[in-house]
Amino acid sequence: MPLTDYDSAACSIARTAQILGDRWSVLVVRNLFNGMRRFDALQQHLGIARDVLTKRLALLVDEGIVERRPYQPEGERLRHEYVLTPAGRDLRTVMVALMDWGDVHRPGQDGPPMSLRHRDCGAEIHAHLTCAAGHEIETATRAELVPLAGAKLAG
Amino acid sequence: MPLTDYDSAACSIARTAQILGDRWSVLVVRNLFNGMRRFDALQQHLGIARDVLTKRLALLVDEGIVERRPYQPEGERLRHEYVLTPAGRDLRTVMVALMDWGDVHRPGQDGPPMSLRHRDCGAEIHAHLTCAAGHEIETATRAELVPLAGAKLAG
DNA sequence: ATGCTGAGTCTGGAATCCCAACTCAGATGC
DNA sequence: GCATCTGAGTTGGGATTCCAGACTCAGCAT
Repeated sequence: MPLTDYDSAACSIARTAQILGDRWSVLVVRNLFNGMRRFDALQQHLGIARDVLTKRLALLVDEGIVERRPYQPEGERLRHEYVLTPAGRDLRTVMVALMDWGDVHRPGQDGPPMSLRHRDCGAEIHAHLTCAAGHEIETATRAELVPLAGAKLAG
Repeated sequence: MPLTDYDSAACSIARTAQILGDRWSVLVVRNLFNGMRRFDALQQHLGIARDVLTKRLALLVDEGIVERRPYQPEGERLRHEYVLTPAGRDLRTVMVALMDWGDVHRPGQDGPPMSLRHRDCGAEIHAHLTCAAGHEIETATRAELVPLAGAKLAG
C-alpha cells in the first residue's frame, strides 16, 4: 500500500505544524527560549501586531507549550509573564534544526548571526539525525517510512 | 549586551520560518519527501485549495527548495512534477524534529502513526542535538547563544 | 467532433492580519 | 484626592490571504 493512501492529518508532522505553522509562532517560541518573557518585549522585538500576539500566546498556552505565570516585580502590581513548559522546551531540537538550515542555506552577508554553545564545554550545538543503531543519517542516506498502529487510511 | 538588543530578522530561525512558516509549506515538503510529485496528488491528499498550492509551490521553487521538472509519461503529453532540490532534502532534519515532537506530545489515540527507519539497518531514525565535542544535549542541558559577525543590532 | 484529464486560473465570500486608537488597573506624583 | 504613567491587552476598520467551486486550456482517446 502506498504511503499516499494514509490520512495526511494522522501524521505527527501535520499535528505539530498545525500549532507552529504560522508566520509568528516559531519566532515567539524562539524569543521565549532566549529568555524574553513579557508581552510588550515580545511585541516590540518581533514587530508583531498586538492582537495577533495575544492570540498566538493564548494558543501556545492552550497547547501546553507556554505557561502564563503571574509574578510581581518589586513595588509594581501583579503582572503575567510567559515561559516555556517542558513540552515547549522540547521544541529546542526543532528550533536548532531550523537555525542550522538557515545558517547553511540563508546565511546572510556576514555569515550566521548566532552560534548556540554547550554551556559546559563551549562547543557548538547542532541538530542531526541518527538511527537507533548509532549510524549517522546524512542528507543522501536512504530512509523509509513505515506505518504503525496509529496510521489511518485516508478517506 | 542582552540578546534582545539584536535584530530579530537577522536570525536564521526567522529566515527559515519566513519560508516554511505557514499552514501548508511544511506539509507540502513532507509529501515531497514521501515521493509525491504531482500537483493534483498534493492537492487532494492535503485538501489544500488549488490556488494556494500553486502559490506555495511557486514560493518553494523561488526559494530553491523545490524544482519544477518537465517529464512525459508514456503516451501522455508533457507534464511537470515537483521534486526537492538538495537544499530541500536538507530539511529532513527539521521534518524529523517536528515528527519526533509530535510523536511525544501529540501521539493520537493509537500511538505514533509512522516510524522512519534507516534503510540499511532498519533502526528508527530520530533527531537530536549534540555539541561539536560529542556531548548529547538533552532538554534540560544548558546552552547559550553567542552573537557572531552576522548579528545586527536592532533599530 | 466530443470527451477526458492534469494543471492550473478566476471569482466571490470568509477568515486573518495589520495598524492605530482605546480601555483598564494599579503605582506614582503633586 | 486627582491626574498621569505603564504594561497588557481589546476593539474597529481596511488590506491580505484563504477557501470552494467553476472555468480554462492542451493534448490524448474514441
